[in-house]
Amino acid sequence: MAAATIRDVAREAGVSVATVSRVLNKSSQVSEETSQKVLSTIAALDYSPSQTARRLSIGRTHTIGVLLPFLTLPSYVERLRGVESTLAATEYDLVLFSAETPEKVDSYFTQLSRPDRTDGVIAISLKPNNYHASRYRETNMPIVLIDAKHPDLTSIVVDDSAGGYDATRYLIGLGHRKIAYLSDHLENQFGFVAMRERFKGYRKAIEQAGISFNPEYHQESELGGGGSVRLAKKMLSGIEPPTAIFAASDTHAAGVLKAAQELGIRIPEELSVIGFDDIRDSDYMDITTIHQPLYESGVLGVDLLLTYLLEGSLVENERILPTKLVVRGTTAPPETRDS
Amino acid sequence: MAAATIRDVAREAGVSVATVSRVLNKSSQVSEETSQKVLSTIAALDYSPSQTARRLSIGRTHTIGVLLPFLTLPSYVERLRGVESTLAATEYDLVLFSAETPEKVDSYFTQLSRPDRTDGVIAISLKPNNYHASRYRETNMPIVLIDAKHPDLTSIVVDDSAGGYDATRYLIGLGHRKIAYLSDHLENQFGFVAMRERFKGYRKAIEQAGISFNPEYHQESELGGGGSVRLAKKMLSGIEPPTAIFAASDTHAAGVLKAAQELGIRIPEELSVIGFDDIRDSDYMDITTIHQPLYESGVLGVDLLLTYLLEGSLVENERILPTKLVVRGTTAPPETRDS
DNA sequence: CTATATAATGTAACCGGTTACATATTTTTT
DNA sequence: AAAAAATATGTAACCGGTTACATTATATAG
Repeated sequence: MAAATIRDVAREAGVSVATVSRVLNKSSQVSEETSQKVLSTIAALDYSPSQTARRLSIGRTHTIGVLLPFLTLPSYVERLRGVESTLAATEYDLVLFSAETPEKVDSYFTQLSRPDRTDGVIAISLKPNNYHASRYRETNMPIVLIDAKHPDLTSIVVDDSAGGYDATRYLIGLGHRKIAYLSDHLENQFGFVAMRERFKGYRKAIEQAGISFNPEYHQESELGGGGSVRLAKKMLSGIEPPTAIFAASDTHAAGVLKAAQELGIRIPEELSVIGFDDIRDSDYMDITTIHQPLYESGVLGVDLLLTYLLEGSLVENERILPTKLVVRGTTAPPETRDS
Repeated sequence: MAAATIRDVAREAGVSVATVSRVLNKSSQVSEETSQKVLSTIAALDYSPSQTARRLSIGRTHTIGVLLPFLTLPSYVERLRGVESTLAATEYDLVLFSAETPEKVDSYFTQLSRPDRTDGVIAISLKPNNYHASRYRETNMPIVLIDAKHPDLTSIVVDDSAGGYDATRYLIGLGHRKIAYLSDHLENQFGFVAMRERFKGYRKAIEQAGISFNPEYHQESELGGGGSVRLAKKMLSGIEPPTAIFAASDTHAAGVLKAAQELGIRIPEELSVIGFDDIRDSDYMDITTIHQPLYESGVLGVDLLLTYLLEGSLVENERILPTKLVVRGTTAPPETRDS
């Protein structure tokens, strides 16, 4: 049988559709008696209101679009988890848009700026261009960027440069001088800037310590964990291998550990490794890293968006979340030659 | 300004709303001339049709609900990726429901059986009970289970028992006799059965080889990677440590490798490790494992669902996908005492 | 050249909710 | 006890699309 509609319920309960609707929305005054009658009819007919009709009528979609890169990196997933769990507690549905190519990113950013699909947008690790930003302003579509920023849009970021600086300072503090930086390609078609910022922090720290930058100590591998093993091996087999490697993500750090193991290099005695992100695996892999609040950034993003949706005004423009050094087992002072 | 509606376009273009709608849906015959006129008006007004209104009118939501456990395991994410990328090529939106607790699972299964939210459901690694199954039948809501099965619903699974058997057979073939099995808790509140099935395969293989089951060689840790390190350490520090460990997932296998490293046990010389799943990380971690088509299971799930949506009839009831042994660097014959 | 099929377009009902406004009923005020 | 206020409920328009059916214009057949 076809699903019951509000009119079926009204007829069956002997009231008007308006009354049923009022009961449904627990709005204004409906007598206890009528309310009970309606409720029991609803149960009897196994009626559930059409979300679609409701949305059309209300004028809102009750949907939040979440836009992110292809789910390959643990850090994206962790942010998504924060977004999801926060949204789950609300009446909003989470519609997922994953963009594998820059063209897709562009297309999704444009599509989601229209009010016909979503009430608001969360973009993770993806940077809108100026055209997009102006569209969101024009159409009045609220959007919050996580791990990306644009001067005209609400953004949640961490200070990657400071994080990179801290990581490097820590290695220097342990006594390291030969410190390498291993990352993704700093220039990429998605406009990811985190790893470039971390690199800036790295350079600032070594230069402050009077260490001159050695291009041999900076290598870029393709995105993901695979290439970093190869790269690290190459780096560690050089004439003058580094005594410490700052990997721009924990995934890269894991690749470095793997490379070290294959080469029989002991960690942390012969090589210190520090990562970035503090993804779940880092804990049991015992990787020293720079923690950033991944899950929390998702929670905060949704909070800001919902506040806007509720109050119609954006509270803040840019929120910088703190990073924190987490010391685990992959870092130690360098071995002295004559030990 | 408020967004333009189809009536604005009609008025502006000097045609009826029906004609605009026809142009929009490239349906039936509209003269080339009119079509152009409408199209240019649409562009001029930056009009885009309300999905909500369209859905109400059409009677379908153009939405697929995807229900899965909390996104903590790489294997869930990988399946979701398959689902997402397949759905992205269609007109369907993906609405994500992530269930952290058994109560949530129950609630979502029930909610999604109603036609007011979605046109179809994909459930990943979550088992509906008989009540749910009968609801889906009654409401005629199509659902495809991935990595879970129910006799009355379309299911996509792998033969976990066979996979476990193959993994164990392989270790036996290498000459191992002291083979341990490390997994999550075999009984759990979500009703996950994969690891129990793999255990069955394990037992069958060792018993066939005339090896009696040693309870010391079977340990269960809490879900996720953390506990497996501790467990593996305990196991490897016993009186008569195993020469090979079959870890019920690659994440567990990584934990075992970590434990071995901390104990100074060489892999694969002193200990063979085989995992299950063949997640992305396994490749660069060089873990021997049983491959199962994770991404592909997501693709197939959506394909089956869409076929049903299109043709109204379900083609098959249960599809068993193959597993395959992938030999990498963590397995080798056991060292002979006197070598 | 009329009859008939075909193409192009318009009119209006419909999808299933919400809600402003009107109306009927009950309670409170004076 | 009549007037005013508050409460409970109903009527019908509206949200913005789609589409069956009607109508008009044009092409084809006999």
